[in-house]
Amino acid sequence: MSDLLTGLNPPQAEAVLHDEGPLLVLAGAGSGKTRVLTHRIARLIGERGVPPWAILAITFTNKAAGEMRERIVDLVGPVGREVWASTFHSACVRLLRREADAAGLPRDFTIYDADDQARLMRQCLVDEDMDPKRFAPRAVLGQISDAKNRLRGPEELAAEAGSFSDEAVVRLYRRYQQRLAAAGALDFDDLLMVTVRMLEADEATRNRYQSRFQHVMVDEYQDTNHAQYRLVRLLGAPQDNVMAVGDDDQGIYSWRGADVRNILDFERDYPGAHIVALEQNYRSTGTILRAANAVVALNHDRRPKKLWTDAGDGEPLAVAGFRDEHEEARAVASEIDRAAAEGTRLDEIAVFYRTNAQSRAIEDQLVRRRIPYGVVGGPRFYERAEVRDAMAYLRVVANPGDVIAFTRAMGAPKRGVGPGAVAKLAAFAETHGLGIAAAVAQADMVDGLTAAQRRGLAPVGRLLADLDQAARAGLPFDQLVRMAVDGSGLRASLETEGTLEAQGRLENLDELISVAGEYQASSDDPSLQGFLDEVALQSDADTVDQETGAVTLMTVHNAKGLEFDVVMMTGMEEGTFPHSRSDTPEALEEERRLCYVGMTRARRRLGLTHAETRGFRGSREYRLPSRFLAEIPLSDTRSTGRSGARRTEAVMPRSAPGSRPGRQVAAPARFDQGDAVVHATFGEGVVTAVESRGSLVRVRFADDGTERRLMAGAAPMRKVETA
DNA sequence: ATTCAACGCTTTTTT
DNA sequence: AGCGTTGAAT
Repeated sequence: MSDLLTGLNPPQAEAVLHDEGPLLVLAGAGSGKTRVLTHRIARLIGERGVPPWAILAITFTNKAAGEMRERIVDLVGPVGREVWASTFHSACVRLLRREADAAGLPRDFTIYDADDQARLMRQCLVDEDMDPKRFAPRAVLGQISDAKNRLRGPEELAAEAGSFSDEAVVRLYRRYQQRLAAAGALDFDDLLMVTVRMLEADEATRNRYQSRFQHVMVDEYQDTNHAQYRLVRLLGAPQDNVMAVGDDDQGIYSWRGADVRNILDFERDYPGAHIVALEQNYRSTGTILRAANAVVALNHDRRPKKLWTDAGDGEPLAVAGFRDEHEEARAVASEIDRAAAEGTRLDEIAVFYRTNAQSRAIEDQLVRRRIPYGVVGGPRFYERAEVRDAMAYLRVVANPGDVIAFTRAMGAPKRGVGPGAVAKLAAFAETHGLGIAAAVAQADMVDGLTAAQRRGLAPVGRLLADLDQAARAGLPFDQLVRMAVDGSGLRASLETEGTLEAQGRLENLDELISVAGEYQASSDDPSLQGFLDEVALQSDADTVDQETGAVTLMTVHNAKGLEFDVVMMTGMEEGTFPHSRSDTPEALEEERRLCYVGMTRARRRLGLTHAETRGFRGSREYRLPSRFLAEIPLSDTRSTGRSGARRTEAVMPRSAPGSRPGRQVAAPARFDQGDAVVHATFGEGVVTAVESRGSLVRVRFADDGTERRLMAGAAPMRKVETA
């Protein structure tokens, strides 16, 4: 009991001791919020008699949920397992599977991920006879996602629609929902929206869950979107025992609908809310903290706060500039060797970058130096084509209506059955009231198929039937996956290929079989549906394993919630970080928060690197040091290599809060199409195009005939003749 | 009708 | 650089 409070500072204890009513915990980076969360839950269970299953604790990743559950079990014993600790999405799936009837869903509904969504949307564009050039599937899906995050269905969106293209999106939205429903599928955003709608519409179900969940707790509250906010309100009512934990300085997901206002307006939404601020940092050195604070303090849309530590200053931040990303990567590798030689474990070292593509140069060097590393993100295991191909067979078995999975399965391996043949099968299924999988078994009856296609389809029909039977008979999942891999001919076709790449794919398929076996062994209640759900809701962050003995590479976004002794932030350049697409004041503030998140992951040592040129989409671009480097107090840094903070300041004036990115600062020389130019490295050339309002120019060089994109303001290039 | 080869464009971040 | 779409070959 009192041991639940040992070692806690006064505000932490205050939060842990809070019993009933809304509670907002403003938890600065490294201030021990997870401890507060778990200890409070333990206290509610152990001392206040709250049943564990009456507590809903929402975390940002499945992994965080699992860790929280473990810590609660450590504190209160095995009953702690009964706490509903999960992500928003997992909690919604759990609810929806249980209440499928109330939600108006088929019990075996499928979850569509980004790839499935894009394929489905492409079909919708065809339906609506629209040009995928003009309406990029991803862009349309983005708008639909925004709408869903705001709980707007097609009709509500129609009411908001103004322009012609808005109306097009509404039509596509409507069609998209129809196709989803026909496939018995929900996309990620539906999981939230449908849950909210069900709870709002069905009083009995709502009452049941409201009385069940006596306490609702949400971590990373600054990153909740409107649908999530509604869900918390609904489940928290009427007692409003809602605990929100978060930090407005760490809101980095506004692009996916997160609204920092949720945390800023908590007191308004929950009158009488008790507020606790955790401002003592237990993680980083004074220098790291001071530097991170200095950067984020330039934002004006934030709650003022004063994070502090009683740890010493530690070492200065290392800021270093390099010629290009390869030299940068070499330095990063050397730095890792140095830290390791000093006794730092490799799994206490992390390298961050803004975009996934940047990992490549670093990986190359680490491989060369034989430094073990792991990459979080990038091409995910479950998103690899061959893995999706194999999974498609299981998905069809779980939900015969899933057209997307069906189309995929038909095309992999190649058996001469493409979209045309699938459409015929679908039409046949439709007119005969069959599932599309059943239609395959009767491919002989389908008009318009070639003899080769009939021959190809017959075994697939048998395979699907066999898989279905095996699944019903309770065959273990690894066997099931093996059946799909072998029976479909996926394995055979890769073996025939015989290339190194095919070899890798085969390994991935074997890996999938063993993952399925692990699921079988570790799940309380294994089911095909459960396996598919887990695969769909798996995130990159869930795969972070900090005890691997390897260096970790990841994007700054993925670093949220983690900490390392040594952190290196690479690519600290204008256009890279802050990213060139973040060109509004709001977006820039988010970049700054992202920078803050990255910096505050470091416990002892923080290095920041930048390169003067960076290979980008095939060509080479010039990069100025990031403004964020100039925002760090000079006295806290030690600069080496080309440039560093000192030079940054010379090039760029300190930016005021909310100022625009530095592209204006450098007053780009004006180039027009047709101008003849001379470049220090590439020689003479002609401007072929001007982009981005004049800050980028394309130049075709006479020496090697190549065309390069250059930053007008930064490239060592002058005009020799006006067009 | 499917598959293969070249062309052109680009998502930054992800549950 | 890689992907997906487009146009030509099977």
